[in-house]
Amino acid sequence: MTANPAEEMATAYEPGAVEGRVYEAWEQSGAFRPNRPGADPFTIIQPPPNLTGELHVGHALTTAVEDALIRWHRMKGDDALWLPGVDHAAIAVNAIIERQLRDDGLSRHDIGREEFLKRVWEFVNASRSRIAEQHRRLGASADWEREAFTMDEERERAVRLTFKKLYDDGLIYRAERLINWDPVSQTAVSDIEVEYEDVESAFWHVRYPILDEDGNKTDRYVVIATTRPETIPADTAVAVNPEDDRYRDLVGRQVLVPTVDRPVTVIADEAVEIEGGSGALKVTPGHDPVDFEIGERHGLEIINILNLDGTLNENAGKYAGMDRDEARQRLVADLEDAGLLEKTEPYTHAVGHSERTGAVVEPLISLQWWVKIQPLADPAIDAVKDGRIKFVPERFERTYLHWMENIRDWCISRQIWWGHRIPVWYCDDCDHMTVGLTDPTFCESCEGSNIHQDEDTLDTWFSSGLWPHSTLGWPDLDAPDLKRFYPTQVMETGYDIIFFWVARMIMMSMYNMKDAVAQGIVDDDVPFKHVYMHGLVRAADGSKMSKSKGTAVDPLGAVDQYGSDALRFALLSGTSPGNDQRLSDERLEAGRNFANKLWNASRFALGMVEDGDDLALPDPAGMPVEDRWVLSRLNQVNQNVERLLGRFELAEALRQTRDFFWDEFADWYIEVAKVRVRAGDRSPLPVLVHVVDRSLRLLHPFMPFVTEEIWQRLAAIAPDPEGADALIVARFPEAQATLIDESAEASFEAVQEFVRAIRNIRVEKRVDAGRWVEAYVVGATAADTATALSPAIEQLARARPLHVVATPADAPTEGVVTSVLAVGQVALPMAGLFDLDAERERIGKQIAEAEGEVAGLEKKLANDQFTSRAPAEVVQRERDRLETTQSRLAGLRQSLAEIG
RNA sequence: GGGCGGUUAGCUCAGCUGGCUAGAGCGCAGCGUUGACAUCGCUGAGGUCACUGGUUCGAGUCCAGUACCGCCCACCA
Repeated sequence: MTANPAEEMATAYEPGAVEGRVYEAWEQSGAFRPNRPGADPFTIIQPPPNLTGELHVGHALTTAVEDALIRWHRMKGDDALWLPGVDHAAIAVNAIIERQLRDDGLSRHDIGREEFLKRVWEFVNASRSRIAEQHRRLGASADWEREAFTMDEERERAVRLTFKKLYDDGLIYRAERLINWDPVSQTAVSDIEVEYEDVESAFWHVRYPILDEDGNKTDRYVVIATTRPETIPADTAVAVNPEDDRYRDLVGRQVLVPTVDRPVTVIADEAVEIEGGSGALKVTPGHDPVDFEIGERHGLEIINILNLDGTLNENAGKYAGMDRDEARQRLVADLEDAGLLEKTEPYTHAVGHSERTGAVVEPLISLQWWVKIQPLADPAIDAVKDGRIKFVPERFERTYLHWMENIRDWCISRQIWWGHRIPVWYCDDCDHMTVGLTDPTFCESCEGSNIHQDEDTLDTWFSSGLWPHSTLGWPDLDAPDLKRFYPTQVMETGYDIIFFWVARMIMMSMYNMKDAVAQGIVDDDVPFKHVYMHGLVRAADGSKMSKSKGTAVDPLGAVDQYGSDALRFALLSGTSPGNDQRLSDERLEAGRNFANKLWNASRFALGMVEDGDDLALPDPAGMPVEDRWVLSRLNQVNQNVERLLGRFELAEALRQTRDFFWDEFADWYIEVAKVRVRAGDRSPLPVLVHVVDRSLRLLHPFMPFVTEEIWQRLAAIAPDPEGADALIVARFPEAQATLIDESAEASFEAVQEFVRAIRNIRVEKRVDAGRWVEAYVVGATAADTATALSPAIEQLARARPLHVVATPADAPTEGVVTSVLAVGQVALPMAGLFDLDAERERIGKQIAEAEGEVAGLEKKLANDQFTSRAPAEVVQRERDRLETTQSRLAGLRQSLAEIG
C-alpha cells in the first residue's frame, strides 16, 4: 500500500457524484444475476410501474423495499432473482393516445387500428426505457437482461393458452349482462375498477299514474323516488315489497311510465326495502344491477336507452341524442310541466366513477366475455387459509378472504385496442367460435374461411395475473427458471392492490400451475409464499400526495437534491408493514445527514490506517474493554438485524444499525480510539476497520451506493477474506455470539456515565468548553475500567488532571461539585465557581428523586404477591436496582452533609 | 350498514410474545470552529401513553366499552 485511498475522499458525501459510476460497475460485474443455483431461492417480481407518467414516490418505496430484501438475500448467499417487469396499464395508455387524437379533433376510428397501435408503441417504448433509467437511479438491482413485458410474444403465448384452457374447462363464457360502462374510454370496466364517490345530487319524487282495468289513467298515482330520472324511459316495471301494506292492493295493476307513457305492471319483490325512498321502486333492468336481478326473476323486458358515448338512443323517445346530463334536466323539466313531479329533495349518494378516466360509469347491458370465478377462487381461498400464503401484516388476510368469498364473475373483455386481443374467431357462416393458440385461417367447425377475430382486448389484469409463472418460462413446463424459482418467496406491494393483482395472481397461477405440480416439476402451485404489504406514502401533512396540489414529492428530484441513498433511507426508515407513512424534507435530510456521517466516520477511521498496520482482529480476550464493548454491541445489532429482516421489519433494522453506527461507534468508540492512536497505540486499527466493514455490509441493502463507494476504499486497504471485489457481492455478516460480552458493555457504560456526569456539571456550572478542569472519578466497582480508560475520559470530558479513586473518602469534599451515579461518583473541585446554595438545591433535588425511587421499589418488594408471582429474574432485577439506588442515595446524603 | 387501522413529547413516529425509571428524529433552549463530520459535537427542557372500566403482583402493551380521525367493502332506488 502506498497511498491510503481514504485520504482522497472528499470531506463530505456528495449525492450524485458516485451513483452512476457505481451502478454501472455493478451491472458490468453481473451482480444482479442470481448465481448460486442450489441455494435457497428468493425471488421478487416487480409490480407494474407507471407506464403513463412520472415516477410516483410510492413506486420508489416499492423499489427500495424490494431492493433491500433482494440485496440482503443475495449477500446471504441465497439464489436470489429480481425479475423486473413492466405491465401495460392498458386503459390508461389507450386513454393517453385517445386524448392526443382528440386534441387533433380525431378519434381512433379515424386513423384505424394499425395506426393507433403504432402510436401506442412509440409512446410505450419511450416509457419503458425511461422506467429502466429511473430504476437505475433508485439503485434497483434488478436483472435487466431478463426484463419481461406483459405485451411481448412470450406473454401473448401464455395469455392465449390460459384463455383456451379456461374456455375448454367452461370457465370462460360470453354473455350479455349488465356491466359497468365507461363512456369516456368507451369500454367495459370490472367491478373493482369502479370507485364510488359521494356526489351531491337530488332525490326526485315522481308520480306514476295508476291505470284502471281498461288501461285508462285514473287520478291516482304512485310516487317513486329516484336519483336517476333520465333512466325513466327504460323502466319496465314498478316494484314494491310484498309485505308493504301501503301498496298491497297495487300489485298486479298497471301504472304508466311518465314521459314515454308506457304501461308497466306493479310487481312484488323482496329486494325492495319498505323503508327506502317512497317504498316503491322503478325497475330499470337495463341500467341498474338490482333492477337487473329483479327483472330476471320476473322475466321483465330490458330496454337500453344509452349509446356507448353516454348519449341517449332512440329508445329514449324525444330525449334521443341528448347527453345524459342534459336529458336529466330536460326530463325533470317535462315532469314538472306535466304535474308529475311531486317534490325534489337534496340528496347525497355514492356515484360510481371510472378509476382510470374519472367518468361516471353507466350500468348497461352488453355482450362481454366473463371468467366464472368461483372455481378459481376456492383453491385461492384455501391457500391462504391453510397458511401456504401468508400476508404481512396478517390482518390483510381477512380483507382478502372477505373479498374472495364474495367474489363475482369477472368481466375480462375491454373495448380498447391496445392489449392482448381476445383469441377468439367467429365464423360468419356457421357462427362457431374458434379459440386459437395461433391465428386460425378457417373455422374449426365448418372449415369455412370466413372468420374474423373478436375486436376486443383482455383486461390488463388478466395478463398481469399470469406474471409469477409466465415470466419464469411457463407454459414451457421444462423451463429451468420455472423449476428453480417457482413458487417465489415474496410478493411486495401496496395494500391498495390486493384485489386487482394479488388475488388474480393467486387464482390464475394456481390454476395454471396445477399441471406442473402434478408432474412434480414444482412443489407448490401457489405463486408466492408471502405477500408483504407496504403502506401508502403520504405528503408531509398526511394527505394523499397530489401533483395538482403541489404536495407530491418527486422521487427523482429528491434523488438529485439529497441523493439516492437519502431517499431510500427516508422511505425505509418510515415503512412499517401495512401502515401509511409521511414523507417530508426533514426525513430526506435525515437520510442525507446519515449518509454524510457514514462517509466521514469511515473516512476518518480508514484514514488512520498506515503501512504495516496489522488489521487482523486479535483474540478478543486480550482486548481493552472499549474494543470488547464496541464489538459486543456490533454483534448484538447484527443479531437483531437478521431477526428483524426475516420478519420484514426493515425500518427497525435500519434504525438500530444507524443508531449503533452513529451514537455508539462514531460518537464514542472513535473518540476513545482517537486518544489511543494519538498516543502511538496502533491496536484500535483492526477494530475500527472491522466495525466499519461490518456496518457497511449491514447497511448495504438499505443504502447501496454510499456503502459501496466507501467499501471500495476499505477493500483496497483490507481486502475481503473471501475475495469479493464489491460490497454488493460480499457476504452479509453473521452475528458472532462469542463476541457478545455483557461485562464489557457494563464497564464501558459506566465510563460513559462518568463522562456524561462531568460534562453535565461543566455545562451547569458554565465552564468554558475549551477549559480543562480537574476532576475526581470515584470508581467503586468500575475503578479498574476507569483507570484503564482515564486518558479517554480526560479527553472526552476535558478533565485534567483526572484522579481515579476507589472511595468517596479519597476525593476532596470542600468546594467540590459532586454527582452521585449508580456506578460511582464524580467530583469537580470548583473553587471560584462553587455556590453553596445552588449545590444544596441541586443535591436536594437528586435526593428527593432517589428517595421516591427507593420508596417505590421497597413497596414493590415488600409485596409478597410480587415476590412470589413475578419471575425470579424480574424480582432479582428490582432488588439490584434497590441496592444501587440506596447506595446512591447514601452517597448523595453524605455529599449534602459535607456541604453542611 | 359491515370490516380494518390510528389516537404516545410542539411535529413525525418507534415501543416485538405485559416487567418502562416511556424512546428516536426533527423542532426548541444553552454552550461550542478541541485537525472525520456545522449535513457537526456537547448539555438540557418537554409526555396523567385519547377517555372509562376490567384482568393481573404489575398495563403504553391484554380485554370490554366510549369519543374523535382515517381507510376499505356493500345493490339502498
